Parts: sequence; structure tokens; C-alpha cells
Amino acid sequence: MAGGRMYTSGNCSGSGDGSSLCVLIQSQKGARSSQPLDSPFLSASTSSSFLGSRSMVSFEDVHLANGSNKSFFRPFEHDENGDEDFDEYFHQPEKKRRLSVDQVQFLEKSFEVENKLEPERKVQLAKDLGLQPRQVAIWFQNRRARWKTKQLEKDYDILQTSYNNLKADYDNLLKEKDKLKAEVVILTDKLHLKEKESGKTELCNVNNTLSQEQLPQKPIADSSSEGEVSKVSIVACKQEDISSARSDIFDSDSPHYTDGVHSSLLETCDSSYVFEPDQSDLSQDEDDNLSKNFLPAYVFPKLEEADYSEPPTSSCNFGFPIEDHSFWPWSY
DNA sequence: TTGTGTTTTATTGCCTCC
DNA sequence: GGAGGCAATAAAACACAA
Repeated sequence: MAGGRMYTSGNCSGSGDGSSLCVLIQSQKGARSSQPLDSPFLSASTSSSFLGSRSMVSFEDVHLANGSNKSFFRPFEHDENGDEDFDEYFHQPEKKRRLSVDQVQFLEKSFEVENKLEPERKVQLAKDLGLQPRQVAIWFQNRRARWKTKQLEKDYDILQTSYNNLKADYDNLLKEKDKLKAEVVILTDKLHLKEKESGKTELCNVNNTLSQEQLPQKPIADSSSEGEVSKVSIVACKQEDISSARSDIFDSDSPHYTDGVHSSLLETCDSSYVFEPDQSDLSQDEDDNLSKNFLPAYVFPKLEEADYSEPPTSSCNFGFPIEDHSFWPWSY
């Protein structure tokens, strides 16, 4: 018994007191007429509520409170002293006994009113229920623990619901984003066609005249089968446009914008995923890692599920920041 | 009947408050 | 320093399937 706390159950314990058993036996023999308690609760409840092995009675406290009615608590002390069974039973270690249904109901009602137990209330409850104050205290303590567990479960459910709703919203936004992205691609295509038609001379256009039809539909990675000429032209185009795009990026104040173009650079020129680190570019690698570290964990699977492998309509397409993250749900 | 999982009662050790 | 609360845990009581 550490901490100097000593709790004595005071009932039919190994001490050989045997009072609980005495009452139990008394109950079974219909001797409850000498009810030691006069509370409204007890008088209202059926006598059976305190009978049988489920009955938990107040021992020492009631004993004391009722003037130590020794004959009630030890009805067999004299009559059946010779009975070996009882004697054996009395010397058994203390057994737990559950509270009766009525006792529990009474305690529950009391708990609903106030889940903390002031000393006076504890004593009164103990008196009313025929329990030890300590038992009442323990019951309240355990009841509070159960209530807390239930409360936690409820809170968890609420959070889960909230999470599910947010996730649904997020998924919808992703879909919307994809739609918009597709629209941007189409519009970009149209714009380029228009530019070409209007006879605007660009390095790309000049070099790409030979492979005009294939390029817009195929990513760079697929162009490995192309002729030497088109390869060179693509590289030239990429480098020029990247440099111009970079100058655009660094003019911008918005970190989101920078992020967006960052990924679009990767996407359009390398046909790689947005967050795939580029081994050749350390600073970019750092940025990507940062993004990964600061975004919620659940975002990444989604991002990587997203179809970033979709080929850009043109390898030189930096006039439009295709990946404008400003409308991504997490980039506010 | 028995094995097993759950619930309930009770203990222990630590912590906080007065 | 004592009283009381709480978390963790033990152990008895109970429920229930096989």
C-alpha cells in the first residue's frame, strides 16, 4: 500500500468479519425485513433488488450508522457457528459483489445531476444505498472514467465526420482543378495555332516545321524516336523558353506563383511529376522537399495520383503557367 | 460446460490543491 | 501532509458462442 493510503473495504474480507456473507445469507433466507436503511430509495425499491449474490451492502458504515446492530450483520454468529460451510466461507478472501440494478440506477441519476461528489453527498448517498462512502466514491470515479471514454468516442466521431466532409470538398476541388487544367490546355493550344497562323516567327516554329504535327501531342520523352533534327530543335526551344520563363518567375512577388511555375517547368519540359525531385537542380530539390514537408500527409498520395504525366501540348509552352497553384485548395 | 471477451468493482501510485 | 482525483491495472462477475 504505497503513498500511505489505506482502503479497507470493511465487508466480508479475509479478516473473517463475514458481514457481507451474513447479509447475503440473510437475504436469501428472506430476512431482509430488518432493513437497516430507511431511505426513500430503499423503501421504494423491491426487496429483491438487494438480494442474492448481486447484492452489495453497506457494512461498517451502516453498521455504525445504525447503532451497530450486531444481530443484523451477524445473524448466524451464534446460531450457526458450528456450520463448517459457513465457517469456510467466512474465511474466504473477499469477493467482489456487483451493485444491484436499483443501486446503480440511483447512482446514475445522482451522477446525471452532478458527476462530482462532495463529501456530504457521498455520505448521504452511501447512507441511502447502504454502501460505504468509499464504494460510492469509487463508483463515481469509475463512472467518470466511462463517461470520459464515451465522450472521447463521440468527439472522435465528430472529427471523423468533419474530416470526411472536408475530404469530399477537397476531392471536388481537385476534380474542378483538373477540369480547369484541361480547359487551359485546350485554350493554350488554340492560342498557339492562332499565333502560328498569324505568321509570328519564333525559334520554335522555325525549327519545328518538320515535326509540326507530332510535337503538340507527344511528350518529350516520347520524342526519342524522332530524327536528329527535331531533337535539337526541341532542346533549343526548351532552353530558350525556360530562361524566359525563369525571368518571369523571378519578377513575380507571389510565392505561390513561383511554386506553380516551378512545377510547370518540371511538368512541361521533363514530363515528370510535380513533386519529383530533380537531381540536377539542388535548389529546386530543396523547394520540393519543403513543399512535401509542409503539406498535410494525406495530400501527397492525391497529388501523385493526379495525372501530371499528361503531355503538354507543346514543349515550349511557358507563356501560360499551366500549374497555377493559386486555385489549389491548400495554397492560400 | 467451457473458453473467451466484456463490464464492473476495487486497488495502486502519482499528482494537485488547500 | 492529508484528501481527493485520475490513469492504469487487477480481478471478479457476467454474457455468450461453440
